[in-house]
Amino acid sequence: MSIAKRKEQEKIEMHKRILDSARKIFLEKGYEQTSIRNIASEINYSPGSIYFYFKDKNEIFHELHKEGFRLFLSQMKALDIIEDPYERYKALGLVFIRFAQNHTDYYNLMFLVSETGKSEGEGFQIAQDSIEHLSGVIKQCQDKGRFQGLNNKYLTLMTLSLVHGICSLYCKDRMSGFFEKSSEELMLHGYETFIALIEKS
Amino acid sequence: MSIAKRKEQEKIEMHKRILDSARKIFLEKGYEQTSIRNIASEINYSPGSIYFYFKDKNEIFHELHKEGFRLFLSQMKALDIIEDPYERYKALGLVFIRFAQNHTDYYNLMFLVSETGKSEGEGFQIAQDSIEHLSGVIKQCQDKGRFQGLNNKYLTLMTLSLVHGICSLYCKDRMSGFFEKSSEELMLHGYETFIALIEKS
DNA sequence: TTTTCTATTGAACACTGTTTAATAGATTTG
DNA sequence: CAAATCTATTAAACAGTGTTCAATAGAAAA
Repeated sequence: MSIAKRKEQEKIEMHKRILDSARKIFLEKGYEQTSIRNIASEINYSPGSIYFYFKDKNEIFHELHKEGFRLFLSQMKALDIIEDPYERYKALGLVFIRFAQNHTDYYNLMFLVSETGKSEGEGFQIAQDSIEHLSGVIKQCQDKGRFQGLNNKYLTLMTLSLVHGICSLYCKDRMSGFFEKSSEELMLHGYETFIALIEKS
Repeated sequence: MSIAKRKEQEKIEMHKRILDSARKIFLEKGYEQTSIRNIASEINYSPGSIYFYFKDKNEIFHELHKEGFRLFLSQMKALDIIEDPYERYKALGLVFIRFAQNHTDYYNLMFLVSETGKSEGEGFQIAQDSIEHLSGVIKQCQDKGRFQGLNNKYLTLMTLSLVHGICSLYCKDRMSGFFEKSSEELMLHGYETFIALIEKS
């Protein structure tokens, strides 16, 4: 029994070793520039063996994809201590922006890389959770009288689009050239302009 | 003399033939799934010869990238007939959205594919032109009393972010799963929610 | 006619993701 | 203990990729 357990432990450890190596290279070089051979050689391993632990390159990617969302969701949930839902709503956008700044590579992996696997339920459930969390906060705002006359879903979509748009431009470095200020400042100013707008609603 | 001119004409034609083939495959399959060999075989040509006309794969991509922006800009400029700048502003967002719907592949190529070449002036001048066009329209709105107290640049950035966010979610198919309506409808509803918000400003 | 130039080719190089037969080592079974 | 089985690993192979380059055929210029 304990022999089998040790075996299993070793297997879990190898799984983790591969994932650690993959995370390092994926986040550093992005999806296309990461090769199975690179992941393997980083841990003095043979490329073929990786397929003993993962179905293919995409499965490794998806593991990290989920990892990123777990990290992201935890930062969203950390705002639950804020009592006022509208304050929480505003803070959520900032969490989004800060996440894109501090974990640009994760953000790319999570939102901007197109993998071959489409939006299949399994892997994207956690992404949907994030959206539903945002939707819930907006609902709480509406219950308290905010955003009257605006459809909850569309408002959710709009908020998400705005923040994601800001972060996309940032992550693809499409911001710095067009305005003089630093990209980080611009993100905040763009978001504040949005908040100033929604404030009057 | 006329011999040299004929030669040059043939060279231009070959250049165009390659680009036509590349456009077809790039827009159909995206950047990574398009190979030089595919582009060549489509026109019964040898892969190596492509490098006589283009420096590398990225140069072909950039040619199409610029092509997309020219098409995009022309659709923006078509709105110049609209007298009222605020009406023009609202229509600009719709042009963006419609462009993403009708030319999803161009949109991906132009805004979502990360090429190795960064934001070097040359290729991105035309992208900047689009932003400055938007900024100009917003300025005209402000001159007529709209958007008072809001910084022109930040408002430009925010508008761009919102519309680009909507289009990004659409192009990456991150929309359909989370809400029940069709993605095309959602884009419009999201944008209309934004307009309803800005209307009060 | 010979030389020079121009456009083209196929082969080669160093990569890529993935599959698979062979294998060595440990574990289980007879 | 020996034989059979299972488990994890490997190197080699396959089909694909972007790119380079020596060789070459054909036209133009000398």
